[in-house]
Amino acid sequence: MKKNKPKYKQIIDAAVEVIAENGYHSSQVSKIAKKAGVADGTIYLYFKNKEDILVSLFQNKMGQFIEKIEQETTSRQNAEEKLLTLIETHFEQLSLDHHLAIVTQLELRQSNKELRLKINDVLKRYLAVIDQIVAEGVEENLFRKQLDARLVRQMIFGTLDETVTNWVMKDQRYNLTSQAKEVHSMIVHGLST
Amino acid sequence: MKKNKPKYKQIIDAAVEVIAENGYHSSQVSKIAKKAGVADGTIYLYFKNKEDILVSLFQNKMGQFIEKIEQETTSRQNAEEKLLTLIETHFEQLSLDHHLAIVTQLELRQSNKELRLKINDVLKRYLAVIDQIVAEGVEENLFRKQLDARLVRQMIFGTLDETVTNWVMKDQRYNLTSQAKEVHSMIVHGLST
Amino acid sequence: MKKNKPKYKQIIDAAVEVIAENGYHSSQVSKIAKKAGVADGTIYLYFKNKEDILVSLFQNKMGQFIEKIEQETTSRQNAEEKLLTLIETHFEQLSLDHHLAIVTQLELRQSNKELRLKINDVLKRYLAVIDQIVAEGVEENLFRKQLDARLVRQMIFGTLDETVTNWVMKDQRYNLTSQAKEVHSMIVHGLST
Amino acid sequence: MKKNKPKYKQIIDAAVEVIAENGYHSSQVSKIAKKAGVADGTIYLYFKNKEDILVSLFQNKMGQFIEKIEQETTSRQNAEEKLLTLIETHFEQLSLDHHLAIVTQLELRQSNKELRLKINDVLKRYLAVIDQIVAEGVEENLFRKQLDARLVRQMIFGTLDETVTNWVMKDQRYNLTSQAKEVHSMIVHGLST
DNA sequence: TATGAATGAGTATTCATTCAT
DNA sequence: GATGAATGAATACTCATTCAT
Repeated sequence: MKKNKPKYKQIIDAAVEVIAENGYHSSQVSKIAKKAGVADGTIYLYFKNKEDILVSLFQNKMGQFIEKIEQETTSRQNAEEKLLTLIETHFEQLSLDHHLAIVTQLELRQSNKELRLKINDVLKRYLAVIDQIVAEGVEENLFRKQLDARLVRQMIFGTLDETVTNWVMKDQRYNLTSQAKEVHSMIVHGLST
Repeated sequence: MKKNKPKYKQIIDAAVEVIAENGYHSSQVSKIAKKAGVADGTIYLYFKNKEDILVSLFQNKMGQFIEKIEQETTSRQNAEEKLLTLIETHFEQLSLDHHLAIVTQLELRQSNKELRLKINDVLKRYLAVIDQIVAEGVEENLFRKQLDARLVRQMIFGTLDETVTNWVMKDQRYNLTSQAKEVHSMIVHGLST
Repeated sequence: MKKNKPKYKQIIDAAVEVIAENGYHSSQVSKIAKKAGVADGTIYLYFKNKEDILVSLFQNKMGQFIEKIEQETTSRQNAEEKLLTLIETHFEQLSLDHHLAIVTQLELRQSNKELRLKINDVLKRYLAVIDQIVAEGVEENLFRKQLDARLVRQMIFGTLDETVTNWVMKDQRYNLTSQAKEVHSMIVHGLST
Repeated sequence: MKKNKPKYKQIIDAAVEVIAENGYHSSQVSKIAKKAGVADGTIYLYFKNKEDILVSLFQNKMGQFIEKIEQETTSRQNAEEKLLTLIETHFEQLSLDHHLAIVTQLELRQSNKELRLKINDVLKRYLAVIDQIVAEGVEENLFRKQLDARLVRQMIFGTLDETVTNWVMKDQRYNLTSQAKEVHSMIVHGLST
């Protein structure tokens, strides 16, 4: 399995760095190879083409990202706490990896529609977690019954995403994680019975 | 003033059409020129370069978009109604111009960071309208005092933007405007005292 | 009509020179452009791609080649003289353009099967001239009736082609045209009643 | 002697198959190695480089081809019969090995000039057989004295080669061997006293 | 103003060959 | 002898922009 070989991870990590530092359109394959410490041709032993590096990067990093959120939230008692944990974990993880934050919030969005569709596939797992928490909240009688699942999902994800993007565009100059509580408060109010 | 000459508008309208139909990366200057019925070189009499077409396009279209929202909202009595009007007008306008919706929600986001910063500048006027309504809501004692203006702005804009993007990505197959009321409800709940 | 613009011919002539001097596989588009005195991109205003340069080259040069042979042969009185004229004109023309001889006999044969099929199309006009002369020879009772047209065509073209190729491979060190008479003699004998 | 080890022949046979099936330019060393059932690197224990595979292939297969022709022709009584046998054996052998026919008539000609010069070396043995038969024909007073040996050789080889190439390009759809008699007739006529 | 022919910089990918095991 | 992972050189084509007319 190629994904477990050390060079696979080396190349993905190099890609994150190179893209964060140079921007999507100035990230040539040769630059990524150099940063990864391999020959240009070696890239193609592990990835089908340049786009495959980006998709794999997103799947790999986002996979870990979502897994962490799944882990943290399941241990909580109720929907309200779970939602807070989700927001905090979301913010925390991106705060801890500045390069990744730049890549996911800014650079990867410059990719073409096709790549963005693949990225959306990966995000579905995240949206499922949100749906699950909201459903629990409804059962716990914390949230209103009549909520439209899609709209709720869009509000939560849209708010978090916009918040992180603004923070990245302001060069990550303020503390993102500390905003989790207030974002949580607004969302819970918005959904409450 | 070049902006009032007919070819200026011709070129911008051609750009919207071409980008909506072909996607950002397949929208060459020559294609836009052809659709606009002018020679390639003529483009450069009206715009500094290709990026300038896109920025101008966004300024022009978004200017009208925001103006309309300003007009509609000022005539309303209170913050709650103004917010509903803002959401409805936002959704309505993009529903009425499918090409523009594709361009603003999907294609223009593939531009580089620099262009996106300029786009953000244009959006400031829109965010100012949101801020103003929220401030009124606080004064009217409808919304909580301690709200962080930036976070509120991000929640509102993030939610609307995510909602519209999802609708565009689903090929605009359902009615967007009819979702305004529920989105409004969630946001107002989220901010209420 | 692009084919009549001066740059079209410039590029084709440059291609013949570059290919004759460097060989098919070392004839980069940029080298041809440089020799033609135009920018790389200009090539693509006149030709669809690299292969199109080669096909056009062959069509253009071979077109003239065959036309000349058609002209010279029609003025002759009988099949025997026509055949001699054909052979002489064939040899003469390639003797007069050493670069073209190298390109048609050696370099262009390295192209892929697809290109070679297109080249064969061009040759059909030449083979038709041969067929016509042979048919006349049969009518004049100079040649045997039972001859298989295809085999005759293959003998004549095969002999001429092999003769020219050998002369080119021997670096054109001897006089090709002076061999026309003897080749003619062998062929006429071969077909005679 | 490497040439007698089993892998040597394995690789050459694999090369013929791969080239016949995929064409010269799609016949990568790794594909040949796979078909031969050896590792890529193993190829280089038996051949100096890729070109060496092709030259060896031609030497090996053509060696057998010419040997067979030498055997068959020597047993015949006179030049006329020998020439017929040569033509028949030439056609027969290529008819019996369709892959080899494709490789020698079409694919190997796409190689560069250098390789073709080496291929010509191998052919000298074949041309010597032709020369010998023609000389015998002259002695037997069957053929004219004044014939130029090189031109005769070119006529015979050119005719046979063109005939086989046409048959291969027509996808070997008709019987090649049955054309031997008429080809023979034309050539003998062409050389006769 | 308007034209459109000409420019030329910039880059992903393949594949013959090597060499440590 | 045998392997196969790693190497890295080499090149056609696009398209934003210019400028002579």
